[in-house]
Amino acid sequence: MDYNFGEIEKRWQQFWIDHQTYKVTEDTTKPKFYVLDMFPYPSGAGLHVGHPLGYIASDIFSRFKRLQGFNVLHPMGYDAYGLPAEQYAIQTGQHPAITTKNNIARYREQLDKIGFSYDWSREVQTCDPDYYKWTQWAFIKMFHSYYCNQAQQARPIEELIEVFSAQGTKGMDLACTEPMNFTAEEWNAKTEKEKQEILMNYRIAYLGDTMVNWCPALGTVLANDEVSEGVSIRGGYPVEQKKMRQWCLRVSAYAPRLLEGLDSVDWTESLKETQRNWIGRSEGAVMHFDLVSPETSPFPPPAEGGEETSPPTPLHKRGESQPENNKGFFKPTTNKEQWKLLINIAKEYRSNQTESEDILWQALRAGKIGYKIRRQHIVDGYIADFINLEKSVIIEVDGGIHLTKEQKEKDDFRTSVLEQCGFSVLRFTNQEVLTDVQLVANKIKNFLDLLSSAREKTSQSAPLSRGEGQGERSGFDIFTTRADTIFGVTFMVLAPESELVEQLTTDEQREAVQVYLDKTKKKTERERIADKSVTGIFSGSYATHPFTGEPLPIWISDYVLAGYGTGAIMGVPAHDSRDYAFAKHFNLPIVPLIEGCDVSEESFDAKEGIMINSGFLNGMTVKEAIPAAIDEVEKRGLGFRKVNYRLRDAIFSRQRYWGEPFPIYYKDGMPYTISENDLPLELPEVDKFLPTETGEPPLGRAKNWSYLPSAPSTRGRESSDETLGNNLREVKDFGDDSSQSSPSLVGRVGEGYPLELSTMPGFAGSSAYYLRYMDPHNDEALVSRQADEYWRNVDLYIGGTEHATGHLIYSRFWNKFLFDLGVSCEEEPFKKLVNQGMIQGRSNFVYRIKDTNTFVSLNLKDQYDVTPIHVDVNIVHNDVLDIEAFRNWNPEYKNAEFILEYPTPALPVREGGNPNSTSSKMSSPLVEGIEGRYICGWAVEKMSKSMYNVVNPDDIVENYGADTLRLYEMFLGPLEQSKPWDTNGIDGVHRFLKKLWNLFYAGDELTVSDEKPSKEELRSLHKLIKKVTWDIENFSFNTSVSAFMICVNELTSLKSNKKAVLSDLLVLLAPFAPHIAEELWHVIGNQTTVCDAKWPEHNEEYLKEDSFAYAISFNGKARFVMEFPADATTQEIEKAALEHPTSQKWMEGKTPKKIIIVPKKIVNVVI
RNA sequence: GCUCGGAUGGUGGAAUGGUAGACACGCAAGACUUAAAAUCUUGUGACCAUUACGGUUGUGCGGGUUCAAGUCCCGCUCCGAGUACCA
Repeated sequence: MDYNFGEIEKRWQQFWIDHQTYKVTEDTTKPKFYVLDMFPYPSGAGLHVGHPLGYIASDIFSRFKRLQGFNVLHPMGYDAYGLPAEQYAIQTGQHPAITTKNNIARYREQLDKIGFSYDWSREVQTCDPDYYKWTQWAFIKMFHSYYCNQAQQARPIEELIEVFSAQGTKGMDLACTEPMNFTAEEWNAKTEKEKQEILMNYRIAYLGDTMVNWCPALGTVLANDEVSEGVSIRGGYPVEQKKMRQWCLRVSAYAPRLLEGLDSVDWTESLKETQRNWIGRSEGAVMHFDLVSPETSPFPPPAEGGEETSPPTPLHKRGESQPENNKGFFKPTTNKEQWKLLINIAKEYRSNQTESEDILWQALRAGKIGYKIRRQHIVDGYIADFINLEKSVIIEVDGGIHLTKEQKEKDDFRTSVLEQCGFSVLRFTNQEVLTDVQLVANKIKNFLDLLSSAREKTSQSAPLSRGEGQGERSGFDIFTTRADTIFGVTFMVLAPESELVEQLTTDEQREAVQVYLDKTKKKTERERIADKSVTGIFSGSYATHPFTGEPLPIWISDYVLAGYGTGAIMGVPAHDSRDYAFAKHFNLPIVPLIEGCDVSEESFDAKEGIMINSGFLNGMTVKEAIPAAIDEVEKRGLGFRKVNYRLRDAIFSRQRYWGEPFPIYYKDGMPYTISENDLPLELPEVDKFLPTETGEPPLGRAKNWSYLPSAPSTRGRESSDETLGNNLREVKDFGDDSSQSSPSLVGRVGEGYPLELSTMPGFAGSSAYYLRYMDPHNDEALVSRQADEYWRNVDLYIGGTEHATGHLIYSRFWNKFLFDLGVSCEEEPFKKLVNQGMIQGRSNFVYRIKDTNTFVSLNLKDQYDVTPIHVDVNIVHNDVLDIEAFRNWNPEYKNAEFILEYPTPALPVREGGNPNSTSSKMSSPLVEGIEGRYICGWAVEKMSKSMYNVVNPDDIVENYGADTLRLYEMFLGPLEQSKPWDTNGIDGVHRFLKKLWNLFYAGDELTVSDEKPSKEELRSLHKLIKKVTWDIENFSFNTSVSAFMICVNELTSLKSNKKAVLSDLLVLLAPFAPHIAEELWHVIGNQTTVCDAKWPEHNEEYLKEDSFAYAISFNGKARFVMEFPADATTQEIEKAALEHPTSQKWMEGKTPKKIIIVPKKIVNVVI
């Protein structure tokens, strides 16, 4: 009987369906194993031969584990929401649901032909309401959660409301959009709407005004991982930056856990590294820089007249004359000379304090009274003794000379000036301070407290950087990882989008700054990346160097990003290449800080060397100086240590139709979640899949897209026990905090408040699908406790690297959130992850002679002026063109002529010539009886329709069978490696299967015998068992296919037909080629399916060889081979080897210096 | 620029520091055929020699460690992937 793969495969596929061979249930008597493929987006093009690569690998692994006695979960489904179906809908009007359904059917048909062991009863589709109900459910939970940085956990937002009403933000460390500080009283005084607005700052799913990637062509925003090099990944349309109010997920809160979790998973280093870079942890410091200019203080506007021409000279209390016009000079000062003077005086004072000043400073410094106090601070030409900038309070201590009447008048005048500037002035005498400094400190504190409560009531609380009382109204914070370079700061730079730009731009510069801002805004992201030229504009303001007091010009430039750190940096041109380029361009000073470094041509960025020009850091190494500098910064209250993450929150809304609707409605402009009982909120029908005339997303076209919550009852708790099945884990209560919900009553869609018009992005549905497979039909929970605790997490996940920074981050985030909720029992969803390589296309070319319809074969083409043309790889076999098929392929080539080439014995046809090859002397005389051939050129390119290099798995299955396809995909090379698909080699594996078949059949006769296998047969088999077992566990499928070939070749030459051997061989082969294995398994008399056979174990006894062939080498070069019995001693081997006549030849009569004998390896004679 | 991979025959690729090129494809020669296909046998890194033998060389380049290096170490070159003003 011949190997009729078509008939066999069809028959067994039907048998598996009929017998539910691949259906799996939670069986606690067996260990579980969860093997998952990244589910596909069903595109209209169908599967090409590259898609099943990972599926075949995972199928082999699943079947292998099952044979080893595991209960294997191996499901499949579809990531069914997505842009292409919607784009198609816009063009054709066909509903995306229909497109998607058709594509899924096509995918399924293709997948079914390959013989996978999926449990299709567990299939999920992300666009199915029964599925996306749980996507919406998770979103509701995120909306009602906040993230506690201390607990490193998501928690119910109700808890936060309680905390706020009891103690305000005091003592809380919360993940948030903007830092806030308020007291319980302040919280309790707020209206419901204000409270909701504040809570939005903390929710894990929140509405935020963020810079988004806006893609005008697609009419939607995109996530960072959906954009590459300034264009959208889907479609390649330009993307611009725009500020919009969008739903976001607070992924950044999980950054530390996402980073740490990587240490516990078995992924490739490179993938973990990609995620580490994406999360981007960097340790550094936030540092505060005060402004030299008082422009940003809440000062009254400048008085009219005069002051322009007379820059203020410093006033100070030690008896110097005051300027005549000292009322209301509040205008920003850009006069460097003046500032230098002031700063020098301030410095001098600081190092030369009076006793009382010193005592008071000790009592006030470093936030001891809960407020940040500075000393010798310059205020509009005066030097204040102590100042709190946040509350605009100045504290003065009278020196000894203030006792005179004249001095008192001066002091009073000075006080009134300062008060006009918006400051409160507290004055203490030396005596008071010296007698009871604590009393004085308390008085100051009380005064500041009073001011706080008074001010907060009338104005919005000012954002603070961290903790209480450290915030500043004057100046700004920067983030740096190189605190050691603080003495090399020569300028400051703000991101153009920074809010500080508006505040810090002086009137003189306003126009120029505006021009610059407009210019940068117009640039698309792409242009900004492409354009490497240095641009920037001076803001007009100066910051004060926190150590030296030097004024530092504040610039604005787009090389600083608003989204990272604080959106402002300190410029250290000597040690940062970007700052260096900026400084060179604008002629700013460059101060080297490391001994011996040369900064005349480029900056010295390395973190090594000895510090110079750096005050207290001098002499330290950079590694010592970084912490030392931060210590000093903290000691002086100028800043604090901070770990920054690059990972940003995920923008979660899309202005598109084909996605999950948000379970959100709006009341008084504030979002509320719909009741969980009303899920799923189904995607409504629309007349067109385009934005509305008013620019709203397509859902704006839906009729009655509104929601009326059920009547309020007692404060509702969404996840109350009655909604939980009794087999469910008690999900931690992350209930609805709005008063609209009720567990017993059901809300109504179609009336009431407007629903959200955006839909969720592609990664929403794929973030928890692996959990749903565990319990896909449960309508009471995403996954039951039992199912989750049995299957736990994915043991093996196979998919492409392209999801490294998208799906694999979001999914881990989503799972960690569900873990915090108590829904998922494992913190990491994917224990082991293997990335299959890309299958590239291998294109073929024909060479058309210019302006003719004549084509010349590859090796003759250099004699002509030719144009290479892609030709369909399916009409080329082993690079030889099927000329008839080519003429029929395209009407244009119907009458094509060909110049063929003829192989010559002397010079065999070279193929694989890359199109640039110069070998051209291939023309050979026409030889009688030898056919000429048209040889095509080839190149490795992306597999795509336009290159005519797409190979369809259906065709392969048709011509060779699914088992051959499976084996050949594996045989192509290592799974993780990218490689081109070349159908040329497929005959080899097909031949192998035929040889295998012939071990069982001679003609139509079944020749299997029950005889005892020979030693050689057993050795061959057990070698294979050992090899294949190891190879599968190590994902080295290509070498196991080789091992099968070797074994079958050996058994063929041994003319083996022993059932004992062949039976085990079939079990080993079953994961790779399940159809033929199943067929022959039954042929030799088994009743049960081969899937439930037992994986054989190898027996070392059978592997023992009687003898070993030693390579005898001299000075490391192997010269000949000698066979020795396996138990030969080294002495015997040495003696025999040296006596061998060939050895004598190689030793040339010399005596060997040393003889190395490695048992079962080699003999090496050193001469 | 940074990070991570990789580089072995005409091709895909093997090789716990121990005979480089397993296993295949392709090609060549032969067998079987009226013929072709299929199948089978043999050969096949390069170079030199070929009258039996045999020899030289060889894993991107240059060094090093070792009795022994495709494999380990140092320095380069080239290719691929990811990322990109992340302070």
